[in-house]
Amino acid sequence: MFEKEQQLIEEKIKAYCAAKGIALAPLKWSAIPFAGEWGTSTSFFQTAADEARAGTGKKITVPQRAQEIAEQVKAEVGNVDGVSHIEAVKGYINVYYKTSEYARRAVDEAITSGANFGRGQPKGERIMVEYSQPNLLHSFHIGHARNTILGEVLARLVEFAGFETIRASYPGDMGLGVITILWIYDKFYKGQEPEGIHERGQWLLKIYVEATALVEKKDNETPEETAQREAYDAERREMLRKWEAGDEYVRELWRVTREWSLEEMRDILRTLDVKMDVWFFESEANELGKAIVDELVARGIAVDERATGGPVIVKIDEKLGLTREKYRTMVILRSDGTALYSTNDLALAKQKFEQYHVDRSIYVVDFRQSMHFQQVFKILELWGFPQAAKCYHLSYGYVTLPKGAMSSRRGNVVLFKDVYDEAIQRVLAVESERSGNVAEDRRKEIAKQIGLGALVYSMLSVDNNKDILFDINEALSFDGRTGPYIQNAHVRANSILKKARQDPGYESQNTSAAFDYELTRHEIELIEQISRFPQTVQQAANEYRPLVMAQYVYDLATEFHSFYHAVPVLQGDNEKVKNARLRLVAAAKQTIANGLKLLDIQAPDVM
RNA sequence: GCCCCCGUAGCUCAACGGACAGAGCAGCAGCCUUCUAAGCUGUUGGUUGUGGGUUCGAUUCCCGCCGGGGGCGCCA
Repeated sequence: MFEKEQQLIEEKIKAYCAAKGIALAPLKWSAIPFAGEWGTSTSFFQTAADEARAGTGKKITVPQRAQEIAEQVKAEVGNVDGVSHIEAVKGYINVYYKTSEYARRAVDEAITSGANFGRGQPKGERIMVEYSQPNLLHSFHIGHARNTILGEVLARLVEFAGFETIRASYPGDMGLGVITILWIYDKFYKGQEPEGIHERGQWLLKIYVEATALVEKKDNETPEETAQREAYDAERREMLRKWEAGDEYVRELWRVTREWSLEEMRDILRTLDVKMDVWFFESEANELGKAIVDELVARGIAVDERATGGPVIVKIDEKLGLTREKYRTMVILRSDGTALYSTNDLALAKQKFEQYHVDRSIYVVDFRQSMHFQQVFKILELWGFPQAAKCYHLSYGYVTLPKGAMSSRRGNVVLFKDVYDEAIQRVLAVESERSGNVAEDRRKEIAKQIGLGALVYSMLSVDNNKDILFDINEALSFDGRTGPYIQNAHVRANSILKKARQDPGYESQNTSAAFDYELTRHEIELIEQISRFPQTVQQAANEYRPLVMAQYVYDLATEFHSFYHAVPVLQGDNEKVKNARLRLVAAAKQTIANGLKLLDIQAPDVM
C-alpha cells in the first residue's frame, strides 16, 4: 500500500551509504511490531556485522554501530510525502506513515476491490493440486475430509494468489481392497444394499470390515477356520484375476458398485463446495503405467530384472551418485508385469506435464508416503522433467481417534457424514436456545454453514505436519478460536451495515471517507489487519500453508470483535466519524468474507 | 542400520534468523435497558526436551543425546 514510499526511502538510504562508503547489506522491510501507528521498519545489524568482520581496526559493537547507522540514515532521509515521522531505535529505522492517509488507502482498496481484494497478479504459471484420493467402495471418513479440505483450501489460495489452478482427484477405484468388498457383496449380500447414497456407502463399509475379518489371519485359528479363511482369500484373489482379465461379470459388478461410491463422493464434495477439474482413476492409470516402464528401461534409468524373476527397479541413490542410502531403490513394476502405485504415479506425472502442461504439481497426501514421493520426484528429475523441481508433496498428519489411527478395514473410523449431521444438530440446538430473529426455514441453511465452518476450521487451524486427535466436542466447538467465531464477526459487521442502510441519508458506500479524526486503538489495529490481507494471501500460497490464512482470518475477526465492542459506529461522535467507521466496517466485512472464502467456509449474514 | 517428521503454558496449538515467545481451552475476577454475549475486558500459568556449535542476535539453522511417531526393492 505504501510500496512507492518504501522504495523511495530505500533508494535514499542506498544513496547515502554509497556516498559515505558504508557497505550496506540488503534491506529487509517488515511491519513495526509495536501497534498503535503504522509503518515499516528495517535494521542495520547485518551491515554493522559485516563491518565488524571486515575489521577496520576499530573495535565495533554491532548493536551500537547499527544504531549509529540508523540515526545517520534517519537524518538523511528527511521528509517524505505520506510519511509522518521516522525514528531510529535499537538498530532499527522505523518509518511511520501518516495515519489518515494510510487508513483511507487501506479501506478504499478493500471496498473498491470487493471480492477481488487481495487477489494477486497472474503469475503465468499453471499449478495442479491433486487431493481427495479416497479408496472407493466405502464411505468417506474424517481423515478423507482433512485431506479434501486441505487440498481445496490450498487450491483456492494459489488460485487467488495468481496461479492458473487445476484441481485433480485420484480416487482408488481399483485394488485388492475394492475387490474384497466386491467379493463379499457378490457372495453374501447381492441385492441387499439399502436405499440412499450415504446409507449404502456406510453399509458397504460395514461389509468391508466383515470381509476383512474373514480373510485376515487370526491368532489361535482352528484348522477348519484356517481352511475357510484360505478358501475365501483364494476366491477374492480369483476375482481380482478375473477383473484384470476383463471378465464381463466382474467388470459389470465393479462398474455398478463403483458408481454408488462415486455418487457418494460427489455428494460430499458438493457439500464441501469442491469442484474438481480432472478425475484420474487408478483403474485407468494402470495401462499408461506399463508403457512408461518400457521408456524408463530404454533410457537406462530403470533396470528390468524380470529375466531373473525380479521386478523392474530404479536404483535412485546409485543413479544420483550418493554413497549414503537416502532415496534407495524403487520398484516400479512387479515381476509379473502388473502395475504398482509407483508405476501409476510416474505415469500420471508424465501426463500432468505433457497433457496438462503444468509448471507445478502439488500432491496432498498423508505423511506416510513422503518417501514414496521423494522417490517419484527424483525419478522424474532423472527422466529429465524440469518440473520435477516444482513438484511438492504436501504431507499432513493423521486424524487419529482415542482408539488409535483410523482404519477403514477395521471399521475404526469416524464418518464425515455423521460428524456433519451432528454439527448441524448442535447448531440448531444453540439457535433455538438463543431464540434468534431468524426465520425457521433459513435456520437449517445457516446451521449447515456454521456447523461446517466449525469442522473445517478445526481441520485448518493445525499445521499440516501435525496429527489431529479428533475430538468431536473440540471439532464442533463454537467458542474461541473457531469457525463460528469468525463467522460471527462477519454477521456483526453485516448487522451494522444493514441498520445503517435503513437510514435514507446513508451514502457512504460510494464515497471515500477521510480518517482525519483521532482514531481509537481498535480502529488502527483493525485497519492494519485489513491492509495485511493481500500479503498474507501471497505468503500462504508461497508456503503452501493454509494455516497461515486460518491464523490471519482469526486475528482479523478478533480485531473486529474488539472494535465492535469498544467503538460505537452508528452512534458516532458526528457524521464524519460515523461515515468513516461505516466504511471501515464495510472493508472489514469484505476482508473477512474474502478470507473465509479462501478457507472454504461460508460467510453468513445472520446467525 | 539408514531416511523423514515431531518435542514450546496443565491441555490443544502458533511464532519470514530479529525488537518483550503468542492464542484458544481449562482456572480465577468482571461486563448484556446499547450496532446480536456464538462476544468483550482483566488475570494465573514458560530455564521453548537436553548438551554443544554457527551468528551481532537462535523456538527457528548445524551436530550429538533423550523421548514420541512414520517409513525403507514387488501394499497403497
